[in-house]
Amino acid sequence: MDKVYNHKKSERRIYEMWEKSGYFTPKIDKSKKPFTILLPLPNASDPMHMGHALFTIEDILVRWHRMMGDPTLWLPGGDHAGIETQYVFEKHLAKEDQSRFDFDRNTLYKMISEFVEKNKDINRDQMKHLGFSLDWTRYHYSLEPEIVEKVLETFRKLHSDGLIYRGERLVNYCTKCGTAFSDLEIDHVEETGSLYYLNYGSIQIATARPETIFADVAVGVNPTDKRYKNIVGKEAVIPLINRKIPIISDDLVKKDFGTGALKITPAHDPADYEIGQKHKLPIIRSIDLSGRMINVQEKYAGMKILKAREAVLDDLKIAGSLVKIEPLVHTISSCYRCKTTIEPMLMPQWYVKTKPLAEPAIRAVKEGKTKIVPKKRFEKMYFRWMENITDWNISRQIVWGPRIPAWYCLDCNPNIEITFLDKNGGKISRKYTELKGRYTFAEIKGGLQSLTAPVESEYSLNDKAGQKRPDACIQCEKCGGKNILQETDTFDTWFLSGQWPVTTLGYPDSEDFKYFYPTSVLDTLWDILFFWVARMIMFGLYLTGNVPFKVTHMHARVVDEKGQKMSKSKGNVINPIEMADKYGVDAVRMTLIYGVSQGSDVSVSDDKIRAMRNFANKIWNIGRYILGSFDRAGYKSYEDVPLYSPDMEGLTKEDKAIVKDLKKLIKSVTENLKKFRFDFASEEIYQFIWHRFADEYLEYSKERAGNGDKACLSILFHVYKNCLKLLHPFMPFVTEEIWGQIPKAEKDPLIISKWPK
RNA sequence: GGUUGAGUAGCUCAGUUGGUCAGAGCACUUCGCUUACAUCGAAGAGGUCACUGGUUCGAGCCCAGUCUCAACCACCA
Repeated sequence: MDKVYNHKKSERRIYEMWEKSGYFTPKIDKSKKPFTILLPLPNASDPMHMGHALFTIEDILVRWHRMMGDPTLWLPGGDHAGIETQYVFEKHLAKEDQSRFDFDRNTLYKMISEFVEKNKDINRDQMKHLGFSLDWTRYHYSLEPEIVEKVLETFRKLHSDGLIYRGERLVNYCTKCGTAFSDLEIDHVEETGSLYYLNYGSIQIATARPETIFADVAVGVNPTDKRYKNIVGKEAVIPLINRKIPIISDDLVKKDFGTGALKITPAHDPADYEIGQKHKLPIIRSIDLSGRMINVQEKYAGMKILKAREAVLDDLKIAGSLVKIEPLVHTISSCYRCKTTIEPMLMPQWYVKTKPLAEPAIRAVKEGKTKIVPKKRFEKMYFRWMENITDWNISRQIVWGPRIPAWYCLDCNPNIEITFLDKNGGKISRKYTELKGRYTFAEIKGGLQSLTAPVESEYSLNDKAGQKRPDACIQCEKCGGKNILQETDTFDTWFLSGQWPVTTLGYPDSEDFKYFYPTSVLDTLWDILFFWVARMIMFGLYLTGNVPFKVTHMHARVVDEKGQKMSKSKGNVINPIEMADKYGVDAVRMTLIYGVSQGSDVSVSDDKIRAMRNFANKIWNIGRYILGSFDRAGYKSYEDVPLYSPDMEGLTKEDKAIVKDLKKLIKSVTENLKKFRFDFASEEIYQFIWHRFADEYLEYSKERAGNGDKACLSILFHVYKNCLKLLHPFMPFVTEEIWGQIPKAEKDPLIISKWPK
């Protein structure tokens, strides 16, 4: 044995041994209860970060249960990660001076698909590197045809249950990503902007967005506001364009903000939209989907929002309509991907009615069918969100993902707007009525980028019996026409991943599904409690009537040594793979567990990883000492030293004491694992091995072991082997390596050895 | 604005139902290369447990208030 533990010599070889031996693949045994964990799908094309390394928690549970003899399945998968992947891919395109608009959607899809395929293995290799005992024979990727077909089936089921509808309302739109988002995908950031006081003829208003004055349709005041009592019903005048608009009253207008008078811009503000609906006000747009000004005077047309704001302000100043400017601290919405300010946009989207799905999901947690751990904090979060849930916008205007399986007949819906590249690569964007006759249908379809169907458009879901293939919808049932295009909106990624427990296990007929569903534990960072966990519970109940997992364990966020969130821009990112290369996988894993209490942040530093590396080395050297004593005494095989038994001869009171302490340790570690207290479990093992066993007992044993005392040696082996077992889920490599080197009666590798009692 | 959590040694944090609870790791000081390990060992220094009151025989631990920080939720123009 080397003087120090060299992780590089062991890790790869040992992982291959485990995997090749099939230890990660459980045998379905109906007489036993399985233990199952779904790996939270990592983005298939994204390398791992420290957050992913926290899957260690799952590996600990899985290894522990495997050692207890449960048929144990840890199910891996990869996510296509719609927006995220397309966003990353577009950055690559930008480097080559290209953009998504240069390609038709089929070509773009193929390019992204190839990009993902190229990167898919990196992620998987890294998880193997970290020792995760996932059943790779059951790996699934979220865009596999069988998975996608099940997701589409769910959509059709929701639709026939009346839970899917198209709606036109203000949505969160990112002009850079070119897509709408659900409410969850929006960050709210505080910003100091300005509040501009403007003269609107007979009344003065205050606004933060002077560039939207062209889209104003009214000025609102609070009905109880005495200042404006006599002016309601009269007219205000938009400066610069001198358009007259009515002055109305509405409760939503706050008296004490600004002047108490609100300019109402239904097309570009959610609250204004609501007021507009209530008062049946018209809707005028002044910003288009690319974030540029439209329906405005020539001089502003095509300007980006911020530039337009400057220009408008200059002109307002000149016109004498700008009264004053105050600083304003407010929160604005920003795109969680690219940080661009979100523009509320009026557009048709596909929605899921979520209330009927949420109710059973609330009940399931209240009744304890799914337990959330730690309970106190996260159950509150869960209930709060679920009880106030709003309908879920599941359509995204991106290419990367399965298209919503709805088909429009162009002849029946001639007002559909179509954007496509003609045969010369020129971009055309027009209503179908204007394209008809000038372009062949084949040309439009071949170069198709996107379409926008008015909210009242008729569509076919092609869900008639026997028509399983989505592309089978080639003829309009109503007019018999064949100019049919599929919806170009794709599904929100979470619509797919929310069904993961069901789809990956092969619902409804597979053996796996029947045996492993519902799964035992779902472990994840709390930041996707709503995105993912809540959706899985809703879908699981909706589709199968049963929760997808019995326990939801929320783990913490990884931060740096100062407690700061890791980010590239701060330059404080610690890469788990690099650290694993430097100090060994076991050290990295232990760092993420040791001393980290439930739900609190995990602070990671080079120092801490090094300390855990030292612990791995300590374990290694205890092995060297015991083996050395064994050899020096001239023993050759495990049969030369009797196995420990309580009534063996020559036991001293120190021997008995450490055996007793070991028993206590085993009991306590097992209890703590049951309670998800990995911090306690790991600390107990650490303390016992280093301070109780090494510092005390080993020092005490030196004289006796040196003389070849069999009782003493059998105690050393007994305690040591049990320590290796207890530690194996946490530090699998060093323990397995030593296990292979010490003399013992058990033939099996440590990974499938029996958990001590 | 609402909600939740956190403030304990220089740093990162434990302290699970109030009574060896003042702790761990790192960092620090002194000594030690004793044939498992210097990726080590022995010894040691270091905290009015955010602040103020209260409950109690007894409070980091319970209650009230204050201050500071963090996260989540939210349509304040």
